[in-house]
Amino acid sequence: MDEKKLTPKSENYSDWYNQLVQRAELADYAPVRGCMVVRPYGWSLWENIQAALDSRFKATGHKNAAFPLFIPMSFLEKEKEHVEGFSPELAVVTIGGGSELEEPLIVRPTSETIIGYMYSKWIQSYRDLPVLINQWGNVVRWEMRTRLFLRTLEFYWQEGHTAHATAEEAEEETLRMLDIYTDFAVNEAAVPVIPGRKSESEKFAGAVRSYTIEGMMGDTKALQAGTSHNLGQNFAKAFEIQYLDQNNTLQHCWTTSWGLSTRFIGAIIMTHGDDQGLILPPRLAPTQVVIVPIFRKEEEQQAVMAAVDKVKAQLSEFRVEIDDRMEVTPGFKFNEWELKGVPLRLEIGPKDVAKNSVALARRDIPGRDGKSFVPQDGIAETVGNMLDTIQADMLAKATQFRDEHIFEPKDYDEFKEIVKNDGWCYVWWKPNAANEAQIKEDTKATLRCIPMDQPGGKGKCIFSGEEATEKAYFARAY
RNA sequence: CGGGGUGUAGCGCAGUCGGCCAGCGCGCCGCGUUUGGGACGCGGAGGUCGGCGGUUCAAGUCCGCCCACCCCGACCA
Repeated sequence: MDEKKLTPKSENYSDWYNQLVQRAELADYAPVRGCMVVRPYGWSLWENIQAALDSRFKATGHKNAAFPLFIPMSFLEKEKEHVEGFSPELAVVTIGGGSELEEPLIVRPTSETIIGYMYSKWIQSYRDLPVLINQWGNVVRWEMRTRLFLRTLEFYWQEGHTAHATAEEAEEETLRMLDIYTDFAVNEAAVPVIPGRKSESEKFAGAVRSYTIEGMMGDTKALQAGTSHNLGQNFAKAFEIQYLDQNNTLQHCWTTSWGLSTRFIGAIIMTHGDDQGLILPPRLAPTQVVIVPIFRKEEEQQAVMAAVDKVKAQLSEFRVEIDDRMEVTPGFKFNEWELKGVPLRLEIGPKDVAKNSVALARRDIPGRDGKSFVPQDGIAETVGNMLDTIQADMLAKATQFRDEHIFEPKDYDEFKEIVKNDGWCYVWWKPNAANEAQIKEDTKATLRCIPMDQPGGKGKCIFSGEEATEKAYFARAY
């Protein structure tokens, strides 16, 4: 096996993913099982994700804050479903400063409880509402099986927590944030996601309703890429988050929470990557354009580098890197930047100096087909247009792939076949937790979501045959 | 926690029946020639053979215990 090449996706998707993450220098394994180190290239991608989300949060009135990593154990126990959901995966601190603690502290698996506690202190009146706070941070969940980015013991994310005066407002907020996630995924990451509602058995521990954006990965498995929860009054009652309304009546608040994590990097990798490596959407790519100078002799070098500097100067609005390393050949650089998924490569050599041109190579279209030669004059506009085209084409390609792998089986036997080999099933569904569990046992597929966009009308439930009014997606998932 | 596997240079691996100085490829360092799709030559650096104990004149190699990691299952953003 050629050590220079990645394991092809078709041969072993899991190996392909693991090798890609490490060789593209996104992340590496930490000395603790299940933990990862996010390397500068991976973190830079995360920073661009953060910036895209953060501006959307701010634009809808949210403010950032920071809550502690440690939470008293007793806090978690105040909400019944919440504690049942998270207890098995808690990291617990029992010793501090060399002596046993009076009350164990948990390392936050999520912050509903400690934020709820604070909200109960901060909120007195309807005039204090709504409270719209987001936090960027890390959380710990002691998972059994881990994968880089997709499931690690510690991960980075944002968690928004809001409190409202009415159930309607809370639901509006929950859906507003789901829309923001959808907009971000589609328009920034070129990841076509399906927004929808989680079933009772798949919803967040402690939520009234959970919403999700579901993406299809390159192996057709589903990935939950972001979630938004309407918590009803569950946490408000557990933590006594109360306010006096206009009629001087004490009311419990209605709260929400919503999160998107470094897992999304896994979604980008598995939505767009190919056998050459990563393909990053231009809007999020740490480096949008790499310039590779090509020359043999010293006099060529001078002319080429002068042209490179001139071109680079015109591209100040983009994230551009010049790869002027002397110790590796251009061919090596091409492969390396393709591995790292840089959307656009500019080659400038003696021929380009002579013709006042540059060679453009699109990462999303490998080989000759993606290569073109353009004038150096007006290069900023050319590059800008090309990056927009790449962004749009990546979304179109991923959307097409997804749609080609969604099927509408006519009966449960066909459903089983599709879910095993081909992709997702889009079917009429009459809600029933036992039936859902049975499907999972039969096929390993779970109910990914009941999409917001419903066809209307009614049909026969794929499993029970009963009359159903909604359609749902089922798939194997990460 | 159950099943399977692997620990030898930074990475990937070989090491026969226990035997002298532990080896190969890639990478790394130096010099020179190269450079439009993963360059080549020459020289060099780099090892508690996962750990502890045992058998033996002699252990990377045989035995026992322990540890770590990976893959497959039960839990999950």
